Amino acid sequence: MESKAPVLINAVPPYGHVIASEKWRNTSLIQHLKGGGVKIIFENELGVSDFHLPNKSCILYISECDIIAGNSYKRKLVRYRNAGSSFQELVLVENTRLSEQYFSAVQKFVLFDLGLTLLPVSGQTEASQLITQIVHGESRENPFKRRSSSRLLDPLVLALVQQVPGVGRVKALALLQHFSSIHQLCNAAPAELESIVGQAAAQQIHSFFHKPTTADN
DNA sequence: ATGTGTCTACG
DNA sequence: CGTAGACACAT
Repeated sequence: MESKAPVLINAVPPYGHVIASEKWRNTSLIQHLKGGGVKIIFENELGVSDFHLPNKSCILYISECDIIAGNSYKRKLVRYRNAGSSFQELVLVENTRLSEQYFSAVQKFVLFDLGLTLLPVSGQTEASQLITQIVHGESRENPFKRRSSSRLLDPLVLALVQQVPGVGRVKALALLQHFSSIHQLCNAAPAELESIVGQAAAQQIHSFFHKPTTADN
């Protein structure tokens, strides 16, 4: 399956602008962006991604509806990742009262299985603030446009690793110092894990990753 | 922040 | 094999 619009998929918006997929027209997120002084260019051939940002990052937005409705967001994520754009691929995920029970499963999938960078937001308003900040370059130290998917020193990854049974603060830190990517951690041989966290935890970690299904429904 | 049970490392 | 300390996890 060849993509039919490769040029647009790699389109970089001018400074101060965001390229948004048509379907976002008349949403509160767009209204907030305009309110924040961000110019919007609508485009219907963006591919799977929802937004393109001037700093060569793109965004896929997973709403609480996507999450609750179930499985289709995973397909979207996979296509997003396989699009193989030259952009820094970000994933914004709504973490709300309704979606919070599924949030860690989404986290697990996005980070561990796909190796993408996940940014939790409470809703479209917070998402718009985040995007505005990136567009205006207000934060010098953007954890995103760096290579935060491989530099996994961010607190989110640390928290996620600690969700693995038998892994707490100390072992999570030790693991992240030893492995330079999430995938290395997932595919690590039990023996290698054992040298870091000991035998019992190593077995638990290995089980956690090479377990029945990656999807816990 | 503290307590309790479990694991790791070492004598 | 038994103990002391480190650790995860719940309170």
